[in-house]
Amino acid sequence: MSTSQIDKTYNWDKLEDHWYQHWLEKGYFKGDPDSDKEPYSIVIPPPNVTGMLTMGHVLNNTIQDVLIRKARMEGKNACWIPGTDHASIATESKVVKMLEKQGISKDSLSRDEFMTHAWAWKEKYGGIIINQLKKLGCSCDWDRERFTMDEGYSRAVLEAFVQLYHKGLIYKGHRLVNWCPVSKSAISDEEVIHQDKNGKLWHFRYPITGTEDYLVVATTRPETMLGDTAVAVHPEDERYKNSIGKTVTLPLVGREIPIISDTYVDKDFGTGCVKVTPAHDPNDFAMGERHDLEFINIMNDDASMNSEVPNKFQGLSRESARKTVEKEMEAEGYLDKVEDYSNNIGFSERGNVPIEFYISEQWYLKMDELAKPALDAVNDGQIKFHPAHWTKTYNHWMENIKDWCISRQLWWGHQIPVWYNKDNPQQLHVSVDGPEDPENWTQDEDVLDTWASSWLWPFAVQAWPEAEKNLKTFYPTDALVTGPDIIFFWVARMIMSGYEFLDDIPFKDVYFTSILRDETGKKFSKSLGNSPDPFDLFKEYGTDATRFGTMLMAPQGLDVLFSNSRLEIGRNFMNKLWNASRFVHMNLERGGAPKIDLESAELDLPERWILSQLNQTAIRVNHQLDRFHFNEAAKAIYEFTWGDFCDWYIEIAKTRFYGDDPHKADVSRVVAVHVIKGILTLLHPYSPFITEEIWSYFRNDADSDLIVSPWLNGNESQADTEADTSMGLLKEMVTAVRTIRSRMNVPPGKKADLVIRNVNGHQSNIESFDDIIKTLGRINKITLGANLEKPDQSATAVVQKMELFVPLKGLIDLDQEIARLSKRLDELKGHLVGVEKKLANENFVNRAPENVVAHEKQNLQDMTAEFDLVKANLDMLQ
RNA sequence: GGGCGAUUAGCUCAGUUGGUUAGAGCGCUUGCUCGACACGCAAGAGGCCAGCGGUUCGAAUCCGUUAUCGCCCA
Repeated sequence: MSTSQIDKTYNWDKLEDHWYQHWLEKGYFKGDPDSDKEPYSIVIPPPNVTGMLTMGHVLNNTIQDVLIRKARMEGKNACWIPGTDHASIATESKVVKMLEKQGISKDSLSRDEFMTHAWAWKEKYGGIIINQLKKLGCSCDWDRERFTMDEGYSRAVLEAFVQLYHKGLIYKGHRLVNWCPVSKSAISDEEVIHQDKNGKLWHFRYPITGTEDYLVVATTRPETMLGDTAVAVHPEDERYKNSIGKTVTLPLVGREIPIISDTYVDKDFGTGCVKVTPAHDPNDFAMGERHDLEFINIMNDDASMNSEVPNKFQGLSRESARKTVEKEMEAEGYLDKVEDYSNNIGFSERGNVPIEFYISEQWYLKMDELAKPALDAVNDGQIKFHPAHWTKTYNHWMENIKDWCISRQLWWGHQIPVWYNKDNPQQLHVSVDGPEDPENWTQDEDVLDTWASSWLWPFAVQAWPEAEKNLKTFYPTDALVTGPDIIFFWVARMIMSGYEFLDDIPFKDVYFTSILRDETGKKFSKSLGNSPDPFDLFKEYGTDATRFGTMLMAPQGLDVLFSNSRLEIGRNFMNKLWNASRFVHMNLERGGAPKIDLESAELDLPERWILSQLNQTAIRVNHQLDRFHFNEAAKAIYEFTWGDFCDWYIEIAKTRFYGDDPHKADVSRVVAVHVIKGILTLLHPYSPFITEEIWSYFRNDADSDLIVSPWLNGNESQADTEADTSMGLLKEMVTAVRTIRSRMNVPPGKKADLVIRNVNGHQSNIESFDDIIKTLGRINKITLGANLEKPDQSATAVVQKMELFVPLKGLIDLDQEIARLSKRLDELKGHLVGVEKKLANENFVNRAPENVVAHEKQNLQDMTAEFDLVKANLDMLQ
């Protein structure tokens, strides 16, 4: 126990770094593959290597830190594995931009040259978020930090591809993909963000070949008409029956294209007549296959017009092509009309531009077979989702799963381990290490989707596929903490990969965090600029307070409205804890807390009560953490610390410290220290720095650092209900007296007397704690008795059938007193009506459980008694 | 169009298998330099638990439906 005084205020700036350094030096964060202890492991959802810490990361990683710190204190072999992912598209586009600034275009570089630049970039900026996580206090096992493009990890990624390929689950297909014209790569369905946009609907006239007649087609994308290869109508549409089989001459292009019939066409939409562009629209693609149409790709990979369109359009961007088509069509009399139209447009998540549907050859992973065990694992409870309702979303996606396009036309990533024979490109070589005669082969140019590497994360962070010790000890992991926005991208796929490669679940519990929004309900995003910089918050409130405040406001719902002012709750709480600790510490003797064994000591009611409350708080905290209700566990600690310990016990302890019984004072000191240490223990996972700091003032020689000190479980059998009840009475009496004083405007310095009539069985209880009642209620003298007269000019309160009188000569405000008692009387009347009605109901009395009926009867008795007493006193006044 | 979720005090939210006199923080009102804390102390006001219907002895809690809002998927 430290003898130096605790500082007047908590100086987090210095102490946070100090303690983090200390923990690192002691090696507390390390998981031990050789340990006999029960393992508890978490893998971090790897942040983007180029990313910076956001409030989302604070929320997410604090939760993981809470879990791992608690496990560590429980004596488990705790291991939290950190790392980052390479974020193909995001990183590559950043590198491309940087090179452009230096006047270097990506096209002028070879693949190897580009990769050299990319790695240099990664080395320079890649570590930032890792250091930020340390500032947040994350107790990750940093020796195990992984990057998805590390050598070992890369081998795992390629190994997975090769295994799946040889199993026949990977195939190459010529298909329409979501194409991002900025990154010039295919992207998966999950990377397309749909947004409603106000656009136009253009109506074009397509002349029927050899006649004066024409059909009107409606389109939201005029420029794609250059790639039309048919016009379609519904087979049962009377208006067009005669046209089917004829052809139209495509304006501007001059191509003669068929009029086909297909039930896909909606008769009631537009004119009931649609243009068909099989190479640029998924529905048209399907029609193209059904009717054996021509597939004309009219775009380059940057969405500009290619050589398949007439000269004057070639090279135009899709936007200017649209304008030019509209102008030309109008000039030539083919523009029928233009309407306003709201439609849903897919945007590339990374490139933030509308995606193109684009024909290309890509690698696909068959998902049906992989999905089956993963679906079962969640539905039969082997993996639990928190909140549980996410299982529905998960099921829905898994049951409608589509094949996964895993190739990307990028360089930064894992190059696909497929080689084509130079003499015979049909001949493939697929392996991790490549062919033995590389000079005769060319490797596939594409890289794998980043998720096709991070879906292996829970085991690829170990040396998979070697079956080594770490993998055995720390797989499956215990919990995954992540955002619901990547439930498909990542969570579902990890479960699939776990079964596929290790025949086991990757984690037991998945906790989905809330989505953070600002006070107006907008999602935090970089582009909106509404996301606070966590480091500003750490500075302003302290990291502990930011963590605690964030946890306190993270509910079990979908969203959480965040605002800085709410972190004040956290800061105020840290301040409260600090000062309470300081107060107790300054009241200890020089040698620390007295040596009294709490187990065997005779304890008074307040001591028994606060220890009982601590025990119940520990039970509550554990219960809430077990079910991943982080906010409620935080609240339990907060309420106990502030409401029970500071507001009541410390105030009572003051009467001991300054009283004339040194033994009672010593017992109180020991109890106070014990409770503070309990609070610190329970709070440590949330607010690690301040708790370790305060702990250092109270620890015994036998104590270890708090971070590795034993966790508090609480014990149901230690509940002291008698103390809880008696103390409840004491508190009620004190509050009643305070209310009277406040209502009657009794000056705080002035002491009053208290007369209690009808003491029932509480006499000894009250007598032994009259000093406490006197101090807390600012009472001079207490008089007890069964048949006392109500003193003149006194205010009344009824507490558990006892009548409390506070004589207030000259101070009593009759109107005020009448109003007070009337209000209480009204309340009681309301409740009594309800209870009487219940008990008058025979069905209730006969069918409700006995204890419920008994409880209501007791209620009726108590409330009637109070009602009578309040009424009698009120009558006297009126 | 399909699915998921929300609706409780002025605001932000708790409320776990149906039974408490429905809670917290902030904000508000009143009074406080009372031997740690004004980032504080004490007291107080404020709620038909979105509407309707049902199940039940009993519903904020379960079911159906409507409305409003949000998210995901097509």
